[in-house]
Amino acid sequence: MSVRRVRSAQAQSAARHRRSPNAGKAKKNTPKHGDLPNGDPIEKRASSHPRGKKENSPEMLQEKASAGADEHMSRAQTDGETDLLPDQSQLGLSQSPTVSGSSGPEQNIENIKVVLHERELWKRFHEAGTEMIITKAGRRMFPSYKVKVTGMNPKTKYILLIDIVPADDHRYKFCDNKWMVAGKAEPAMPGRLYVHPDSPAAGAHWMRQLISFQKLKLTNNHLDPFGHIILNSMHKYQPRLHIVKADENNAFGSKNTAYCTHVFHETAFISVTSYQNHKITQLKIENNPFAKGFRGSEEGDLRVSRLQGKEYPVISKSMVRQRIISSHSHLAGKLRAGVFTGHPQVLSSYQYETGVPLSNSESQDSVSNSFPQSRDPSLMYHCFKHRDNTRHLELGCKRPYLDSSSVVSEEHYFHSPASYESPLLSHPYCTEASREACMYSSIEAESGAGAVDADDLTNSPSVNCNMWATVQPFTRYSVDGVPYQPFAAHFTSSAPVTPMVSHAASSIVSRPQADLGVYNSATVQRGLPVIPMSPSSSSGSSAVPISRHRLDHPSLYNKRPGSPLRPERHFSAYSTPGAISIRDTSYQYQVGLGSTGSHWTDS
DNA sequence: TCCACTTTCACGTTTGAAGCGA
DNA sequence: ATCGCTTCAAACGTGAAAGTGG
Repeated sequence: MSVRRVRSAQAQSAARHRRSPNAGKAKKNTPKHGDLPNGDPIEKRASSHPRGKKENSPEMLQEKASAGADEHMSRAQTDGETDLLPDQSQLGLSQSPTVSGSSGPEQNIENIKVVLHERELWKRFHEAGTEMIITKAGRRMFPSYKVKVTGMNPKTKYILLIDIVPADDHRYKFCDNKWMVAGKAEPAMPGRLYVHPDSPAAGAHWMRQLISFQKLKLTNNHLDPFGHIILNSMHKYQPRLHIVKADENNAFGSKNTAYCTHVFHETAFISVTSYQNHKITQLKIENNPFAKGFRGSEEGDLRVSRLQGKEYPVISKSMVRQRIISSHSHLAGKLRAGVFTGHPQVLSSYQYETGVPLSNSESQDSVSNSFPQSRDPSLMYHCFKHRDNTRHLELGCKRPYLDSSSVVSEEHYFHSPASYESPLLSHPYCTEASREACMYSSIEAESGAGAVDADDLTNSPSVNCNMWATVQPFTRYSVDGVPYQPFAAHFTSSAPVTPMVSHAASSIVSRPQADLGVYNSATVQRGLPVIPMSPSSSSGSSAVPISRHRLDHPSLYNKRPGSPLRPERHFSAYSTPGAISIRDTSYQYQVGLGSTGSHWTDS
């Protein structure tokens, strides 16, 4: 299987070249767009296209207006939601725990609010059971992940990144027009981070307009050299947005490195190599400009259904639309039965907040509802504060991931062991304009490969990439019997240690504020018990609406002489077996260390 | 060997950035 | 400097074929 994948990857790569004879010609010296029609201004700007959209171009203005409209729309549709759903959460808006009422330049990371753009669209997909295509070459997400951020300190630099973690430890199959658990998940792919190309940038920059991660690509190529986020097909994932303060005085290696995590559960999806759910296909076609060519007649819809060989009534596009509008339709009910809606279950990944994974049996019946809809707050929020003066034990991070070998790190790439817990940061920088995605991944967590003590971590000054909350549910990958070579590459040889800061899975600490749905983390989190290093438990972090953690890990990213925030350029190479040594696979998650008033000084 | 399921790949269409000239 | 046209890479889903595993 693995061999086949490798061969396929190569074949595809070759095919791609065949199909794009001019791909290599130096026609453009800037990264080829690839932007979606509704591309993100910030990301586009990052591409530095001479003729790119201007800040105030119609597209930009529309984008901005759209963002505002979205917010309004959401706000207007908050009625009828469950009590558990804070109004604001329904807006797709989250707020960092408020520790102080400070504002302006003294704003804390806890005050940062994030609004998911096109949340209504996301919800439509979510209701149908979002599927994301993954290919060897990498496929963008649609809807694309875009957010509007407010509450940042205009002058403070932040790094925005996304990671995608397994929502649970199940493998799924689409059967009888619905997703069912098909077994245990395959070993998680090397966790990678997609760092926004603009990172680091001042808060004013981020708040100026929509922040788009549309160039993020998903792949099923375990050996992907492009830094795309690697996923397993037929598995469920949850994207998470991390905002990290990037001031030099607040570098990962320094005291009080703070970051917060925002999770919008409606962005969860099941990765597939071809669409399974006809409804999702239609939604994609209807909403993705690049798929306009498939927007056709009813016949087209019929064809789609027939081709997909699904055993359900053929439903035309218009019918689908109608169903979306009317939930009383019989067919609609049928459709929904197969998609993650209306199920009492909020289990799956979301249940991990308690550290208790869903049992297969449980999920078996409720898989179709694995995308909680009404009971979960629309967003899960985490806010962490890192301190290097604390111990791992204090954090509950039993085992930091270490890179004990001289692994070459690839620029922009960072990979985390199993990425169950977010591999967070290292050098969130993307200096290479040609590279669309800034991916970071932590070293492969070879739980059995070796071990490094926490002390080792702290004693290793040359940490190049620090990962936070990286739990490795599955310890290894293998290719034809050969231990999987993690995408290690992402570490410099000079950075033997890759500390992982446990991303604490915390409990929901507070109710959203009325009408704003703002999560207030002022209420303190209770520490969660140590979460075992299992796929299921690892996903617990995203289950916590709000939490603030103090990470005792020295650094989230390296501070380098001369350029504290700039990592060295590393080009990846697969690490040699055992390059990464993790002594213990069990990681503790710190939950609510009672770090109140965790401020970070703005420089 | 068969079968079901998954993945791959070539294809046509659409979009938008890049390049160039007016 | 701006505008408009052309070119072409990237993105999309489709549909058939190939691959994989039980």
